[in-house]
Amino acid sequence: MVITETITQAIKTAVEKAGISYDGDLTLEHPRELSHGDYATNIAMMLAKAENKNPLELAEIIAKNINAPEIANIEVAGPGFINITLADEFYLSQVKEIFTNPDNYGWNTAWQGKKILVEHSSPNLFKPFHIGHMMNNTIGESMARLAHTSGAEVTVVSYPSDVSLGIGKAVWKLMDYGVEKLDEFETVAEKMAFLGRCYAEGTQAYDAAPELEARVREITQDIYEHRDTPAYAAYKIGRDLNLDYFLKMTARLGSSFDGLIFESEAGIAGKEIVMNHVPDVYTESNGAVIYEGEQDGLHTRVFINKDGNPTYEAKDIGLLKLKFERYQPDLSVLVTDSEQKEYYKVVKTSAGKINADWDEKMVHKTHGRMQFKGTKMSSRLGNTPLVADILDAVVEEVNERADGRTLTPDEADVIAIAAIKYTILRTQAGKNINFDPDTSLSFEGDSGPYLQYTYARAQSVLDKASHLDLEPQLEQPDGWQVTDLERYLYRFPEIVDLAFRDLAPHQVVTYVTELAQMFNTWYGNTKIVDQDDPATLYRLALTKATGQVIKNGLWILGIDALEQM
RNA sequence: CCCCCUAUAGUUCAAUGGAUAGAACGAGGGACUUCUAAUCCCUAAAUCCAAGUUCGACUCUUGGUGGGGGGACCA
Repeated sequence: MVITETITQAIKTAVEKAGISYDGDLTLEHPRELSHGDYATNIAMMLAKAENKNPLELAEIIAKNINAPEIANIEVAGPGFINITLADEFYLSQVKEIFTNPDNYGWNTAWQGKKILVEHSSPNLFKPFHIGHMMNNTIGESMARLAHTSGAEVTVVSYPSDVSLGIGKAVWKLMDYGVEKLDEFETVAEKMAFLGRCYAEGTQAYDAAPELEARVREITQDIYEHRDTPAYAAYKIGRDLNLDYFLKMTARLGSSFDGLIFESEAGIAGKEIVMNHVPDVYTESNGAVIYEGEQDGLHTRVFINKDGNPTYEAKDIGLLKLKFERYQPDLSVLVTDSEQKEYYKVVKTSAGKINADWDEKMVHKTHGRMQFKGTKMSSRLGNTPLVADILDAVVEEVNERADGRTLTPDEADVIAIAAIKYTILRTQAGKNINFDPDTSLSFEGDSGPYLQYTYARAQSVLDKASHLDLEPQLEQPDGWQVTDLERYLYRFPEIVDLAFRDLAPHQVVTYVTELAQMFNTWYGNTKIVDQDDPATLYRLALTKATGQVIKNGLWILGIDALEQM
C-alpha cells in the first residue's frame, strides 16, 4: 500500500478508537519544516469544534491511537497538528524501490489501459517558429510526458494550419518577391526567416492596399482547392519547407508526433457537422452560422461565415471529430495560448451538445505569454524572437560559461535547451512569463543547467567509487543518521501523481530543484567516498538513487540529463 | 461597457485553508592541496488596497486599483 494511504487509514482508525465518528476527508500534508516530521494532519483542529474539545487535547488522544509499522514517532505540536515521523526502515525500503525499478520510479498505473491524446505545438505554416511556439512545445511536451507517468497509452498530435487567408497573403508576397528568391538563402533557418517575412509583409501590404484583396482571395482559393496554378506551386514549396522545418525543430527540442491533422482536413469535417446541427445546436444569423454562447454564460461566435466557409470554430469541431474517431481517447488534452481560453469554451460547450465526449473527455490547458520587458510580442509584425535565433544565442552563452570544459555541440545544445525549458516550466502554466533574454536565462541557481550539473556531479561520484571497486549497497550502516535526502526521495511518486492530476509540470520543477539543493548541500559537507568509512556504500546508494530521481524528473520536463558537464 | 486571468523580497518564481511565507538572481561577507566551485555556507530584503468568512487567510467571498487576454464573420 502507498504510504499516504497507510497513514490515512491509521489516522482514521485512531479517530474511531477515540470514540469520534467522522468519515470526511482528512488532509495529510508534508510539514514545511522537515524537523516537524514527514507528515502532519490537522484532523484534531477540524474536529475540535464539533466535539467541543480543546484541539491540543483532542490531538493527544488521537495521536496516542495512531499505529503503523512505518511510523517511528508521533508528536502533537503547534495549534493542534499531529506530526508523524517515519521509520528508518521505511526510507530504506523506498531507496530500494528506486533501485528495483529505476527508469520507472515515480510512475504509477492509475490510467493503465486507457488512452490519452495530447495536442500541442500546432504551427501555422508560413509563420515563423517563434518563442511562443517554444512555450507551447515545452509545456505540451511535458504534459504529454506527465500523461505517460500515469500508465496511459499516450498519443501526441499536432494540428498545422495549412490553409487560411493569412497564408494566401504570405504566398502573394512570396510570388511578389519571386519564388526563386528562396534559393538565395543557404540555410533552412534563413529560408524560414524569409517566409516569415513574407507572412508579415504580405499582411501589411494587404492592409495597406485594398485592391490586393481579389488577388489574395484567388490565391487562397487556389490553395483550398489544390488548383494547378503557380500560386499553388509556390504554396507547396513553402508549405513543405515549413513542415519539414517544424518537425526537425521540435525533434531538436525533444518532441515527436504520432500524427498530424491538418486544418484543411478539419475544415471539411467541421463544416459538415455544423451544418448538420442547424438549428438544434447552431443557428443562422445574418447569413452566418453561429453558436449563441449567451445561453451558457459565454459569448456568441461565428462557426460558418456568410461566404459559407468554416471559421476556426468549425474547424475545431471537425478536429474534435477526427481526434475522437482516429484515436478514441479517454482523455484529450489540448494545449494552446491563453488567448484562446474564452474562445475555446464556446467551441467545447457547443461540441458537447453534439457528442458529450467532445466536452467531457476534453481538457483545454493554456499557457501564458512571453512578455519581453512589457512588450507583447506579435508574430504578425515580424518582430518576435525566433526559436532558432534564441537557441543560437543561448548556445553561445553556454559555451562562454563552459570555462575550460570541453562541450560537444550536442551537449551545448542540450544545456541551452534545458535553460530555456526550465524558465518556461518553473512557472505555473497559464501565467505570463516575463522574459528578458539577458537575465531570465540562468545557468546558476534555480536553473536547468543546475539540475543537469547536479546529476552529472552524482555520476562523477559514482564513477570515482566504481574505480575504487566500491559499489552502492542497500543497507543502512550501524548508527546511521537519516539524511534529508532519504526523507525527500520517497515523495517523488506523490509529486508526479499530483503534477499529472493538475497537468502542472512546475510542481516537478520545484521538487527536483529542492532535491538537487539537498544533494548539493549534503555533498558540500559530507565526504561521500571514503574508503575507510563503511557507510560509504550506503552513501553511494543514496547518491545513485538521487541521481536517478533527478533524471526521471528531468525526463518529465523534457530535459536531457548529461552524464558529465 | 461586459466576461475571464492575474498581483508575493530590488528582480524572476514557489507556497493541496495551517506552524517562523520558501528559493534563485542581484547586494554584502565567507569556503577549492580534499568525490566536478555551472557548487556550498552566512547576512539584509516581500503577501496591491479595504472590508468579510474561519480556530487559522498569500490562498476563500465582496468592493476597489494596476497589468494581461477575450467580446460575429482573424487565428
